[in-house]
Amino acid sequence: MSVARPAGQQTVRRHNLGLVLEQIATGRGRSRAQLAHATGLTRTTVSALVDELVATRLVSELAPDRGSRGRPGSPLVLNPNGPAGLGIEINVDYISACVVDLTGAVRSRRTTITDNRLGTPRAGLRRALRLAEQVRADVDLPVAGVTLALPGLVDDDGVLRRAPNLPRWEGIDAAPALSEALRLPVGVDNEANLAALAELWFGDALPDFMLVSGEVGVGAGVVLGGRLFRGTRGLAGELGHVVVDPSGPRCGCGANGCLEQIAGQEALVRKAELAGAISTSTADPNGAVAQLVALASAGDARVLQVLSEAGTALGVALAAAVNVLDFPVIVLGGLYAQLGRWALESLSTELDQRVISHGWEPLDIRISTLGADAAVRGAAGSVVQGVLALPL
Amino acid sequence: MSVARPAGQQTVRRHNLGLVLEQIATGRGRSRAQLAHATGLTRTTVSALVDELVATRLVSELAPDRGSRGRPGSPLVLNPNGPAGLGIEINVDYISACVVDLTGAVRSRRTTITDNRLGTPRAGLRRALRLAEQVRADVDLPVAGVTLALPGLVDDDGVLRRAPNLPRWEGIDAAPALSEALRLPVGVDNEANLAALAELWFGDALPDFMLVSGEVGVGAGVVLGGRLFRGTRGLAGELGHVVVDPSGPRCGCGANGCLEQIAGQEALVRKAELAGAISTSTADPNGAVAQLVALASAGDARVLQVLSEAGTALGVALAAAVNVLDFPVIVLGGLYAQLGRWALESLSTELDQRVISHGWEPLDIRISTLGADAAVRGAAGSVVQGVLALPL
DNA sequence: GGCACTTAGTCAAGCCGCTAGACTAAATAC
DNA sequence: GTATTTAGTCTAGCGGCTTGACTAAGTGCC
Repeated sequence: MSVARPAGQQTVRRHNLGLVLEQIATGRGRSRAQLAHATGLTRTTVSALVDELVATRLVSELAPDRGSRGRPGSPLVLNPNGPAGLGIEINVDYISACVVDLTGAVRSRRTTITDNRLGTPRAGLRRALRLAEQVRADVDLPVAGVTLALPGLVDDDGVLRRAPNLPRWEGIDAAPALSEALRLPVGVDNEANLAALAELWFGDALPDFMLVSGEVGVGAGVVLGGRLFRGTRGLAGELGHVVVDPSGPRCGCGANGCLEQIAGQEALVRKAELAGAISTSTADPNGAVAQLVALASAGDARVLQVLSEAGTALGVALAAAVNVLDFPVIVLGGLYAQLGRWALESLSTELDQRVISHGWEPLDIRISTLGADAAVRGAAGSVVQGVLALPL
Repeated sequence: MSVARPAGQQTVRRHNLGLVLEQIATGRGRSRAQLAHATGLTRTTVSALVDELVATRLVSELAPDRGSRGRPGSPLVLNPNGPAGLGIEINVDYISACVVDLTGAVRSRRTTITDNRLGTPRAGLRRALRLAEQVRADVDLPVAGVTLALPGLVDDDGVLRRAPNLPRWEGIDAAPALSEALRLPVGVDNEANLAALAELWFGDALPDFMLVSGEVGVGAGVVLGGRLFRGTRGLAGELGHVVVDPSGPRCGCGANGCLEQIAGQEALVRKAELAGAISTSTADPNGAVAQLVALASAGDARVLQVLSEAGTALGVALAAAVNVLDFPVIVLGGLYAQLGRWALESLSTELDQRVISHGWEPLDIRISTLGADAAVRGAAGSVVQGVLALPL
């Protein structure tokens, strides 16, 4: 149980401050009077709260909005020059960083291609730090904090506990070094979780969904009620190791028939090779994925077969997730944002068959509209959301 | 998004009232001063809040507690004669009802053996109603409300949407009739959910676990952070239809290889028959389960083999659930409370292999200490908890 | 152009719930 | 019996919200 916390007037103030700020953030350019109506507070109170938000530079007031009857209200918007968030993503074969302002706009973004499997984590972190300093210098904004996205399981303390595709990084606690160098608070989170948040904040803005992020591994981020679902210890969403076929191939995690071994990037490429559709795997993996996209677009039957089988496997794993968690929307991201359209049919066939609520509760499958930078944007966005959630 | 709700002084009052009440409920017999210390409120405030709770008959004050230095405090306890909860459970082959008082004590409990597959839902409800009226008459307590436990998927509106083992009941909205007859508010929920809550309130009081309730079907109730996890539409926890073996036997839900078909009650009995361990299934199913328990206790190799296989299947499904939801404890209930001890070894072997966080986050498997009446007690308890949560 | 009307935002009084600190009550310790 | 200790209450004061009146700044119509 969480420790008992008494409520006082400050609690009320904080709550209402958050309420008003949320309304300003969602509906753009509303006046004090409109905010009062939307929140149920009085105009007097809203005015006082807004004054406070303006004083802390979170909100700015635009010129009055002529055209309607009566005295025009002054539109209130999130201050685009207020505290911003810095996001860093260290992935298997690239590093990116970006700055997102309070309104959610990306103000700067840089990427470096580099194979992080090769160098030491120390070297990788130095590179990431340089990139972060560059994007920070690109903009003239106060940066409130940093979030780092990593491709693996991150525990509550920010330590990367498991990263099958970046094994040298396991056990790394990256936050302290970054925090000291940048002189900012640093958070760390799983790449799929942050991509899911990006989907929530910058994508379709649905409150309940699972984002399936296919990369070399298969991860998932779950958003329920507009909040990231982390589970008891922050390890929720490990879809990649749900069993699809107990007699399937052995996985790095020690078990057999994990989804990742059947529908992960390497499995797809390998199967396409075996089917003779693409050439040997000595080519870089991104090239192989591009080849798959091209061939599928051209209607190559062998590739389509591979993708259809991947859809079936995804369906088995996702059906288990839907039955256990109960969410109404699946968003395909990462690798599957590119390849998912050819797996959709077998995926939804499988889901229809295996999801127990099928028939009276619709299950929607979408393809992510965000590009490959979902995770960095989510990382930077999570800093901004943190500022908005605690408007001290 | 939930609709914007402004906070005012009333909000604070409600919160603190709940805080004090929770402290009174958990630590028995604490004085106002002790409550003030525990909650962080002042003694003045606690006194005012307690006065209100006493006035609404939720709390009563005992005689002062001599023996220590200084003026003795008056212990405050939940009023055993305050508003009580009435629970009803309609299951496949029995109906029970019970009354639980504010302190959580069962004040009356009755069960009728009856096969609800045979009669109409109308007749079943009448029977349940009679039983409810009897337990209500047994006690001299004001009853605040009723919760009905049903063996199937119940949606947010209280309608039983799917009940594979009580097919005639599908689509039934039982609350209105009961509510009118008893002149009380009536809630409806899934039997496994309520059993999980019973485990939380009357069992080991862990804040995070999944209760696996094996009956004819296999259900699960998930408690996270001391609260029932329901998912977006209240359908979370359908463990019985997680796929264990895609090439396994066909299930009533339309898919193949669902857990229920491999480790549910009927599957276990059938397998034991095939192995020649028990006699023909024309005997009543409860008898068959009792036979299994007896044979397993006696060390019958065939039955032990069946149970070991069930443990493996459970392990596959539970590993998926743990990977996706991330909870640290599994409680085996229902059928598995009786038979689980012989499935534990294969179950935990399978979990160790398939749970991705295995190795640094322990996973605890327990056997429920509550009997078969977990669901009714949870149902009655949920009424009581509702009263305690909203002490208006 | 002027007046009525409408809507936005502010000001002053009051209420409610909490806190602080003094005060009363009721026990033990010596 | 007095000192000490702890429980519970009483009174004043403060912060935050509400109410209703007031000022500000537009449009609409003559």
